Amino acid sequence: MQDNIAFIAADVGRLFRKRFDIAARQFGVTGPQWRVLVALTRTPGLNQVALAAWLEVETITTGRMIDRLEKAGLVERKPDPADRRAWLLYATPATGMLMDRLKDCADEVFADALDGFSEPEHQRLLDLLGRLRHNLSEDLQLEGKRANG
Amino acid sequence: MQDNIAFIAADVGRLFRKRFDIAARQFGVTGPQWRVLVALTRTPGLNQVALAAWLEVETITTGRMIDRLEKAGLVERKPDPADRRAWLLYATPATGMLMDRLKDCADEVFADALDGFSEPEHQRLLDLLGRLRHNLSEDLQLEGKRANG
DNA sequence: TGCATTTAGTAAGCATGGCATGTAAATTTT
DNA sequence: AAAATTTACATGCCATGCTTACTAAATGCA
Repeated sequence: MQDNIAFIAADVGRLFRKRFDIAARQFGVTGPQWRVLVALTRTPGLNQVALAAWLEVETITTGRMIDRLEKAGLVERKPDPADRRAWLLYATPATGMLMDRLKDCADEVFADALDGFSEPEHQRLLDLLGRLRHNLSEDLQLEGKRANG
Repeated sequence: MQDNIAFIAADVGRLFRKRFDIAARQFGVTGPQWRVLVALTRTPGLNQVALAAWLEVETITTGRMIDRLEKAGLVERKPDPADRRAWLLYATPATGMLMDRLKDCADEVFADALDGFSEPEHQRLLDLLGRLRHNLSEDLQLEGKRANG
């Protein structure tokens, strides 16, 4: 159980999350909040549904994260003039510097993680992980229905 | 950001967790609870600190999971005769059948995930992921202090 | 126009995971 | 033996993420 693919992959994911979280918390945000800010910096004006799709979480999750980020002054909700149900989301100017410094932290984490990897090994890992992800993300509800055809 | 090692690894970890959670919930437990039951089936009589170390979470997390599992009748806390502070943890008989059936689900998930992988590829992935985990788990607090010696 | 459906967002409740802090018991030091 | 430290566990508070259920607005259809 300790040494199978699922365990190691979950572990690596957890360790990455932990690293990013440690880095982000130095600047007063959490790891997931950092991801939100990255998304909104790259694509200003997303609404909560689009943001949730980007992050691959439920809309209620982004809704509450935006609540906190708004309270912290890092994100602004503006009413969508074309749809009175929706909010358009923007990272505030205060976010800019933060993102630059967090980017440096991210680069450090990557360098750390890939210490001792040759570039071909890096590419091989990306390829194998990508295939694993592909296998796992298809037909999530068809448990064991991998028909033989 | 979408196609780097951290993102894909976190994604694969998340997808595995989701798969296991779907499987486990069919039998009335969550994914993490399943892990607890696996640990206690393999190593009966762990205390909460040892269990937390096995799962690599904080002791408070296992403590509260055991609260729920105890209430559900799947785990029993027995006082440690040698240490009045500690509880010895045991999976109840009700757990046995559950584990067998969940084991089958796990095997299905693995087969699904590794669809199309040759055995050498599987081993290569284990090797590369293992190295990644090793790099990430050492000196978690020495951010970027990978001294050159 | 009028009703049904879809969509955006929220609310409540639960589980997992963290941190800070506190308590009681065991161990070590003096 | 007494005091200091460590250890096992718990409580409280918070963030993330889920499901279910709801409101309100937009859209599709008749």
